[in-house]
Amino acid sequence: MIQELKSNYGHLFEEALLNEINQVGTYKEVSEGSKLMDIGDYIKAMPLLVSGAVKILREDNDGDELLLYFLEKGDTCAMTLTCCIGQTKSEIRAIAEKDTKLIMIPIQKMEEWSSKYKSWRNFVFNSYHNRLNEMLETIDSIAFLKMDERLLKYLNEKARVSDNNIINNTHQEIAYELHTSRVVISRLLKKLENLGEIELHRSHIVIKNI
Amino acid sequence: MIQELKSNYGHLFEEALLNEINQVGTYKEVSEGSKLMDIGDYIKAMPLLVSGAVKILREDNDGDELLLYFLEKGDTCAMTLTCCIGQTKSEIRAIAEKDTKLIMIPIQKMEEWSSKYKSWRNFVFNSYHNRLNEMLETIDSIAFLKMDERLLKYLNEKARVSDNNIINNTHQEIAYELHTSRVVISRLLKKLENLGEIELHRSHIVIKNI
DNA sequence: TTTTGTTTGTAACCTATGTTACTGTACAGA
DNA sequence: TCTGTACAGTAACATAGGTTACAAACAAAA
Repeated sequence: MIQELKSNYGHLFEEALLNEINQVGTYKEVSEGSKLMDIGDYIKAMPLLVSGAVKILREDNDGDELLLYFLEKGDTCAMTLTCCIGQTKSEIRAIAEKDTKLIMIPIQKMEEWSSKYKSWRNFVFNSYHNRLNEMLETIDSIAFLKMDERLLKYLNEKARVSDNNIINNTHQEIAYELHTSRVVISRLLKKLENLGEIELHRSHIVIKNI
Repeated sequence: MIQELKSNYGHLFEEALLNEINQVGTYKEVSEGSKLMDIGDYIKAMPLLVSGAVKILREDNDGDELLLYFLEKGDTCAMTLTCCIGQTKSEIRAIAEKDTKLIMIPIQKMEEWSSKYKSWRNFVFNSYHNRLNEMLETIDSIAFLKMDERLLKYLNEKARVSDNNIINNTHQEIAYELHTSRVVISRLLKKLENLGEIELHRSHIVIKNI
């Protein structure tokens, strides 16, 4: 583990902290689509992402979903941090967007390291910072953008995260994450195809001009 | 200042920290409607709210606004915290919702106190926690609720913050904060009045059943 | 090959919300 | 008292997006 740890967090954390993480952290590999956490779960550990990507979703009372943002290499889940303090339940759902490697840290260490290591403190603050900004981005999208703009942004985001220009999702899946209906997505995708922005295929979409 | 400080933050901070705050903090009173911070501003100090309320707004490229949430007694601005670390510009606008008293802390103290005082650390973490949750609430509202539900929620929130059941706003002002148009708000307000939920007057609204 | 379920395309329709335009009325200042 | 402006009510219309329904294309299984 120490190898992957160093290459991803070596520039952030001092030697002593890296060693502590190596001792108490547990290495974990999850495959695409597996659920890392659900709404209402109690949190026992916080994840440090080593590779891959995780999507964070919100759900309303009717079970309708909405994609909030992605976690990527070097990220941690600010919602988890938040829950560690208050010992509250998770407000969000986390699902591996692709095969993902992570290191799980027992939450008891949070507080201890916060006083002991300045680098840890900064990391935590930075994570909050990043998450707040991503939430703002999300709010901007749903409040200020029309569905076609949101869709295009979503596709580009997906492409960026998965590191290629092919989106392996059905229209139905996209509709869930944007909290709209399949017909609407099909309609707008077709429009984007006619504009030459994308190519539609069964169960996958190719993004052009990237 | 020490008096107001103790009564609001005495249960959170230890004696030594309270004294430091008292020494380096500057007391400030602002009246309703005054702008505390705008988008693009550089942040030089972080505010601790002693009394009153501050509304936090987001703006899109066309200058259209959206209310994010309110800060109240005992709150601080997580966006400010966020900016302190990155030395970045403000992403939001802050306007006094009513006459407000606050203590301004120079941002240099942030880092120093974070390592020195556990209570300060917890306060900062807690602020992030609260703000993230409020952002989630905001996202829920704009993503999952219809405009009439959002409006009712907004009115109740306003009433709660201003501590009485009269909203002193024009339809136009409400429309700005919910990012819609005056006509839509007038229409929905009239509907709410017919349902017996509110009473409409010129430049103010009375909330019943509270 | 046939069958079955999944995915997509599309039409037709509905509703919430946004837009424009015009009215009357309350209020403030001249 | 008169007048201009801000505020609110409302109608008429435009549009984005949500809904229902159905057919065609495709893929996997039998």
